[in-house]
Amino acid sequence: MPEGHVVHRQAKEITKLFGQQVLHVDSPQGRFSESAALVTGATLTKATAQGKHLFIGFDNDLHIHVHLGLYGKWAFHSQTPDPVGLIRLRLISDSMTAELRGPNACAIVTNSEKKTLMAKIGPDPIAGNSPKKSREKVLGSSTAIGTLLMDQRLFAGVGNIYRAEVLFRHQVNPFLPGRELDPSYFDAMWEDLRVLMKRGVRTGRIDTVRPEHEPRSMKRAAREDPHGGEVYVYRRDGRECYVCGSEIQIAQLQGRNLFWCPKCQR
DNA sequence: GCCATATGGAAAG
DNA sequence: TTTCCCTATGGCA
Repeated sequence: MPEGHVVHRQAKEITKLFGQQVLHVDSPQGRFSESAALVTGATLTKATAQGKHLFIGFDNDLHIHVHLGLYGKWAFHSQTPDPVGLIRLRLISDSMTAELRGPNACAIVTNSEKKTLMAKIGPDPIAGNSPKKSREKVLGSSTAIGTLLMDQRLFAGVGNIYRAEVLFRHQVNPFLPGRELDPSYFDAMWEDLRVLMKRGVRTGRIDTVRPEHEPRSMKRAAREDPHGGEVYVYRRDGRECYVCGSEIQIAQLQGRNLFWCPKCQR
């Protein structure tokens, strides 16, 4: 259940563990068997990420396109365990096995199909893409900034946690229409996402709380809600804001939980 | 065992 | 805006 930082991390991991190796690819669950046959025996060249999309490239010009969605997970083993549960896809080298469960998307694509998919994904702060077009669209939009931040054509890789946290860190109300956002705030939030998400690639966690705001109880709080990291507002509804003490609010926005501090983000 | 929930997104209505 | 898909897990009976 990742945001973009996790997918970038996994791309690096897969390249490191399986790059330049001839792989056995299969599908214990069966749903990817025919596709697996197209790349099994081929050499994995490189895995790359754009936003939350992962592309695993092979030397026969085919790629496995993976999107984890809400439930998807990779697991890595130094042996090949007997399959447990529903494993859509396995990558097996001489020394390593990767297992993929529950992906939203898992399909073989050609070079041109990959290109088409890539064109639909917006600029990714981690990839260092220019936010110029996103900036124009956001600053001209009547849609709430909290909704725009989840739009993968505008902010590829940003998910529900980074959305909530970057809005808090810049004291922006999630319901503010994009066109009412001061342009300097767009720039600051993009830069902040770039820094936070790149840190997330290194650490595998989402940590957004500035040192001066860390309460003594934070380590305990992070343990109680182990989504991986220390955050200001994500899933902290009903609890006290670390900055002002107000009760963190929760609401549904486009079917997703949105968290914010009513006082800090007015 | 059953139910709710989850860092997502496409398709249907 | 709602429904549906994909899977595992934790809380509760």
